Amino acid sequence: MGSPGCDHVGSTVPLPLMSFSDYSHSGSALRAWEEEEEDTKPPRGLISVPKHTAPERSLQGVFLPCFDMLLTENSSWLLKKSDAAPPVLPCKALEQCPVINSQGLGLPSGLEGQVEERCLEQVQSMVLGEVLKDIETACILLNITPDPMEWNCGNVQKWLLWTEHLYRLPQVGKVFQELSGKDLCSMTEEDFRQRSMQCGDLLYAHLDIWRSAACIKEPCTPGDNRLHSAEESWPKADSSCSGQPIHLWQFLRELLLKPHNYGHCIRWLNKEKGIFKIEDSAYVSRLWGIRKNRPAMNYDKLSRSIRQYYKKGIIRKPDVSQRLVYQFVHPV
DNA sequence: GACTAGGAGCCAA
DNA sequence: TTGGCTCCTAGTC
Repeated sequence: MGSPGCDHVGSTVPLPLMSFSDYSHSGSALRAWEEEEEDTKPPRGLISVPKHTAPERSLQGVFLPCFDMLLTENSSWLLKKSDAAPPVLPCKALEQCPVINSQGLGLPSGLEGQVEERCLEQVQSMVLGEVLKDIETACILLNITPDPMEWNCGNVQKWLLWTEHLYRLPQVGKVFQELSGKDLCSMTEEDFRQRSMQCGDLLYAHLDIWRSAACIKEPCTPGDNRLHSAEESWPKADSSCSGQPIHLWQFLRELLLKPHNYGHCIRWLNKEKGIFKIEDSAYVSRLWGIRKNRPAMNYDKLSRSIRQYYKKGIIRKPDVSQRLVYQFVHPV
């Protein structure tokens, strides 16, 4: 956050496309999670909108049509949305949009229209990519598959817990107890509301995003090429989404293989030799704690587990020992 | 204070 | 049995 275009005053409304995205890329989802008690200020990653737009409008009414529009070739959604509510876009997308940044350039109207159209296409593609990346991140953290239809009851509870924290909702896990992903997907919006008056519609909408994303992964109509960029950004299947228990060394390697998302907390010093450095020990251990459902995980414990790998010949300290630096014995 | 190293007990799969 | 969590002490930076 912090870009000039994203300064807003008023109440904070968590808008899913925005919040999910910003959370994962700034690496602040967990920080926001842990800072939950602290804030009187808007949490990082959540865009604030002027007060008058928030209470009257159901959240689902705001972002679901936006997401649906992303799946069509109609790029006018952004303009339509701007009439009714602030556009739900990552700040990054706004900053990079030539049209939005070209105010006052005085382009001829025809050319302006073309540029605008191209810009909107770019924004659509970027937003969609961000949404898919966010889902990928959530999958890694929660160790669930991206397709809600495949979730068991435990997965559903994890997803609910994550969503509660993300949007600061009251605890709703109990009212959705013993429901599988299939059950959840078969429920109507009204069913959601009946179970939770307060946030049923938001949960329904959020689930809808995940379902739509899963649909994108497996395009419904053959030859439909409008979502190529989204498919390209979809992660390859790995242990993070297979439902299999994961080993710590695998988890670390997964983080290392996604420098875009986790480079700020763990990175290669020498990839060929398998030497890596944990830049943010607290953050990495918290990620591991979430992954293993161990809220009390800390670096003390994580490093103890790493040291167990010394004997097994999986990880060791490099020849020149440095703090927070380890080496895979068998580099990738 | 944060990190490193390793012993030991416990638990779940 | 194995992998990992937890608690512990001791030493180093």
